[in-house]
Amino acid sequence: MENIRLRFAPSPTGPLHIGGVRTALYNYLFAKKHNGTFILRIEDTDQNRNVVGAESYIIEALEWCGISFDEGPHIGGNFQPYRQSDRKKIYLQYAKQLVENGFAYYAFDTAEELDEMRKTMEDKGIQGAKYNYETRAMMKNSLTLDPGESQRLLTKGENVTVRLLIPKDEDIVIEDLIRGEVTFNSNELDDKIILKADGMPTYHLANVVDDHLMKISHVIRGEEWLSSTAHHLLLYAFFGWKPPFFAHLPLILKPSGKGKLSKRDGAVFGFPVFPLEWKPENEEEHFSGFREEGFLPEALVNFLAFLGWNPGDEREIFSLNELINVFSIEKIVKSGARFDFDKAKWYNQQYIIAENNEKLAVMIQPQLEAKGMYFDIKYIERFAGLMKERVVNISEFLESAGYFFNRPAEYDEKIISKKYKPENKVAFEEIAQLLKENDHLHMGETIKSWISNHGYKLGDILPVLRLAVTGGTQGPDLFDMIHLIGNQECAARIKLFLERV
RNA sequence: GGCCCGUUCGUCUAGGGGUUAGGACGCCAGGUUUUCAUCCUGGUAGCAGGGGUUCGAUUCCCCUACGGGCUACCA
Repeated sequence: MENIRLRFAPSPTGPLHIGGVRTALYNYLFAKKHNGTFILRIEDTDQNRNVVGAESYIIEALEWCGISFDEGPHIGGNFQPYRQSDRKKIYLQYAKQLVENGFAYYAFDTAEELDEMRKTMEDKGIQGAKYNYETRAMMKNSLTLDPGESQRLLTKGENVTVRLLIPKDEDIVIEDLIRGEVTFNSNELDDKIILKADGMPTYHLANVVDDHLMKISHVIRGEEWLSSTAHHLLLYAFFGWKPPFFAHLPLILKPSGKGKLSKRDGAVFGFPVFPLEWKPENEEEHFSGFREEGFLPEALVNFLAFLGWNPGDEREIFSLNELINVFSIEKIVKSGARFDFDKAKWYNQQYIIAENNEKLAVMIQPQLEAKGMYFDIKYIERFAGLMKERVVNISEFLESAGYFFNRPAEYDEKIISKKYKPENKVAFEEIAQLLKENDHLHMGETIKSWISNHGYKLGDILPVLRLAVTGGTQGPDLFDMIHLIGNQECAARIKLFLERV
């Protein structure tokens, strides 16, 4: 196989959502699997939609996911520049070449004139009329105008666009790596604008020119591009270039199944749709991210990889490197996949359980410090070890077990009335005393035998002890917890409990 | 409306002319646990419908239905 070069080509119109992350991931996996090169290209040809901070967000978000580039605007490379707005001249040159060779033409129609044409056609019973072989003759372009007038408008420079001249009655066959042969008839294609009035190319021109110039071997992109691939193939043919291989990915759908997942769905369905939070200074829009919701990037990546692809066996947990090893385009599913947040949470839980305590502690510590609490990292590590089987995301460590860092502020009333018998008060006082005076690894055994030796039932004492220490009824093994929190502190908590109850 | 793509448990999917249609998430039940969680065991539930082809279709073909995408001087 020749050189494998893949690109991820987002437009910086806002934060990258997880559909984009998955596209980037598949491109990355395929590139790495074949020892290829992975390129970032910024498609910022729409001046009006560019958003400050979006480009760096994209890079940062993918970096967090473990996806890095070999070439791109942020790191350079042999095919610079990697930002399409910096390549304006190149596109102009190729657009001109197309016109000179008769594959494209100048069009001077205004937006109003375009609307008018569509309306006229609609009156004739043709819905959604296109600028094509049927209508181009009635429009203002270098095909219909006499050369002098064309030249005049061109020089005047107002409303000048370049349109592709789509040939008639041609079948265009896309050899899609995922879908097989997909055929479009050229009569269904419109004379797409390839160079806009502002001198910028549209996606179609820029994409084809850059993919060729940057020697891209495989284009893996969302299914929304399948229809326009016919135009792209025509462009390759007009230039006399060999097209890359195409693979069109199924879309990630809303949990409801109605439509593709979009930015707003996070708020609607109650889960993040962005890897990182998006909080631009001058915008009201604020979106939380998977990272802020306590997700591990490895879990997000694993989950995303399996949304529309699977290795064919029954294993579900794969690291990024393992994914690289087993990834193949043939195994990509053809149909759209609904976003399933429950599955995402399950993945995260699996990764948290498997993560070592040291790394977990490093993630938990800043959250503690944000609350003004400073604890020894070793303490946090042991805390993480005790709690990691009981949480599904990083934030839950503190949410569900703050009692490792603070005395309980209140006690679960229900359990008090159900489990606490005032006549047992003496027992708790004695246990507190026992804790005060002893400190060894087998406190659990000591206390348990004390309880039974004094005629109490474990079920009457232990739950209340837990209540005194944590304020609640859930959590790690009672004595593991006491051991970590400390015997003295726990004795104090028992006394406090006895006073308050 | 037109063109294109798709359709296996609620969800993500494996499979593929003859299978008890497999796994995972979720859910339910049981076990373990002082509790919760983890873990283990079991259970629930599926080939959209109709025609063909065939000895036999969930699998191949056609139609319908449904879902999705595109249909901009947005990508």
